[in-house]
Amino acid sequence: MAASGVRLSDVAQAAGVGTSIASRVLNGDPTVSVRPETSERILEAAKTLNYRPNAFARGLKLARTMTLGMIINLAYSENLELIASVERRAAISGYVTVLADANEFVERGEAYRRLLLEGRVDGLLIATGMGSNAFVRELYEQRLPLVLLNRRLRSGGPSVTVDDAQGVREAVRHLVSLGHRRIGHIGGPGEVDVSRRRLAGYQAGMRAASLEFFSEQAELELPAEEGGFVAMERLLTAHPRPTAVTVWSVTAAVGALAAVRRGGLEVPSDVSVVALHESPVAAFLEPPLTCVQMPLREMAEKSVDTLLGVVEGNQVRSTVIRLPAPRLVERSSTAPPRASAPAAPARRVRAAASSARAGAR
Amino acid sequence: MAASGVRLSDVAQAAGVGTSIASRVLNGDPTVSVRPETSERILEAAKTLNYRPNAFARGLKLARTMTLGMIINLAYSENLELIASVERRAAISGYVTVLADANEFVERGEAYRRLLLEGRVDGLLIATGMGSNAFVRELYEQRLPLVLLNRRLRSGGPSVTVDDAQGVREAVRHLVSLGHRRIGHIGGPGEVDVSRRRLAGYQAGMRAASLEFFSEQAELELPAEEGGFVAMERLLTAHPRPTAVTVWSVTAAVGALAAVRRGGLEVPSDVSVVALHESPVAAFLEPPLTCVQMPLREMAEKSVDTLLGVVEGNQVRSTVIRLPAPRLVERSSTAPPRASAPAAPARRVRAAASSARAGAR
DNA sequence: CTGTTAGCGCTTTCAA
DNA sequence: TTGAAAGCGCTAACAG
Repeated sequence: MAASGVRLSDVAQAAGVGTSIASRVLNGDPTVSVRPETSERILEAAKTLNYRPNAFARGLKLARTMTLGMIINLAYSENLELIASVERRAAISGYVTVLADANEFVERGEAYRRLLLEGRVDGLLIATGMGSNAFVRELYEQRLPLVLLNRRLRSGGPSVTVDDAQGVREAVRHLVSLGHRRIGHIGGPGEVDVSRRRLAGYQAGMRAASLEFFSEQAELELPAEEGGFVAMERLLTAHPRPTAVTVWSVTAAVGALAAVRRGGLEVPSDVSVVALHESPVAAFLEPPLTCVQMPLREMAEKSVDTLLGVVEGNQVRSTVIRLPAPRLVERSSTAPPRASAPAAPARRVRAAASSARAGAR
Repeated sequence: MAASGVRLSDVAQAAGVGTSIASRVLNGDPTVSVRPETSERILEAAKTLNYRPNAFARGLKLARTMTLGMIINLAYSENLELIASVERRAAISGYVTVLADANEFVERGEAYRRLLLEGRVDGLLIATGMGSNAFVRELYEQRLPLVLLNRRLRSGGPSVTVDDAQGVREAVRHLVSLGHRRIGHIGGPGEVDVSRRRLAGYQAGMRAASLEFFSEQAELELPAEEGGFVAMERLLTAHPRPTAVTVWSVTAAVGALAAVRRGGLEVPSDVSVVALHESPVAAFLEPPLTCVQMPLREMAEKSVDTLLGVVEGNQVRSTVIRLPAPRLVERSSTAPPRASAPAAPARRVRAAASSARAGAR
């Protein structure tokens, strides 16, 4: 039971004209010259009848749905920022956004079938690291209108990303400038390409300062907080212990901070922590978390523009969003290392770790 | 440039039949009896051609878009849980979900126009407290297929909510059972009906224990963390100070915990804190946060089922989801009050508050 | 058992 | 300056 019920023919009839000019007047067709009075009547009728053209009929005729699809992991609440940015930008261009959870995408590409093959969308934004590159490449080869968001593919179609490596290098640089030498890294799940780029940034930063790496990757299955917790626990067993750690996301850093505390150590006096990305929670954590803010909104908006370019059939290129540049927001989780780094390893508190996990259930 | 390009007629041709039976076979029309061999050929052809019926053409014909709209505030990351639950449940019934930001909805109901009047969706889920009740009632009166999610309207169409009051009462009960008498409440923005229901639950709980109320409402404009921070700061100026506080959401509680710490007090020894809802961060906060888990997923799923009922033209009723019942997840942010409640007011640290705010920028 | 055909609401060519 | 009519891809009478 469709809601509206007022059709173009109703408007035309009310204005005493045919549907043909009604359509052209309402769409502002410049090639048609109607007598202003007629045009007036049509606009008037449309307004009083509260007329809105049926999107599906229009889509059928024009082979344009004015709809974009977005495939993204709906389990990570950080992702809502990307979703919101995409939705808003798409709306400005008159598009609506339909969501598909990344799992569906991975599971035999069902999402892509539901959206693209059924002609529900004009193009697809793939904003998940899940799904094999081979599969994505296959989609590209079918010349489907899609762009990768926050993911890159060596060879393949257009993508829009930020400079993750640069962001982490910024974090490392900050720590080095504070005097840290033993700096660790907690990376995201290794299968995901953003994780790899962030790890690479960490390594580059360390190399630039002639320092040694040590990093731990969070696992994909865990909630990010717990992944950060577990990884930090492992990092603290190193001898000698790192005096500072870069973390791949704020959410993971929440867990990492907890791990330091429950290990009987303090941030920042024993361990400094910097996280990639910025978030409203950062300022309220214990201690307030130093972050590197990345241009995520700009990335999301650019991905929409790029996709619309593809849809128009333009030649588009992959983009790395570099502006605004990654900005270090200094809070209290970073400080110079203690003059005398204690040689004793961190007190491991296994019980605390498992109770945290139990609590998270 | 639509992606697919394979039409029903292609399948029919490949199978050597007309589009008519092809359609009916593919849709499993039971009233038609075709020779199994023919049916076989059609199915076969559809599979090899990778045929998927065009959703827009089908929607046009059937006056069924197989699409649901969801209006929700995309600025609150907690909302992603509702979005994900709705998306998944809709997908099971073969529907896709399109999002609209609550702001658009409020701004002269633009979202509702884009989605419902343009016939893009079969029904609309309104999951925002924004937009006046009068406006929503007006939509109901136009007999539009919509259901309110996490919001109620005194008189009006169907809604699906949880028992917020019961949740907060549970929280109060827990605190009372620990021996607290001076229990405060940090509520959400007062304009939103969930906030009012939670406040009512607090009041009911306090009344049941013959205790006096004192509460502060967060403001709508602030990020929830900061709203919680500011409200807690204000609550701590009361004489005598509350020994425990119930908070309307985990996100707000993050700020509330920070306010207690920066006021030079400790959780739970000076102030116990319980938050409504459960979240992966709760276990990793300092201290780990006691929560009341609410059946949000069940609520979201039920709202989809209800909306589909409306779309089918069924008589549907408003529902309050009570199962699973609100569950208190006890962590370390709650404890019995100190035997000798200190008479001295909390040390106010104004500077800390403003620095937190500055940091959040 | 299977094919022909009308029509969903719209845009657009073509003719008047 | 305007209208008639075809057709987007599909479903469902209705005929055969």
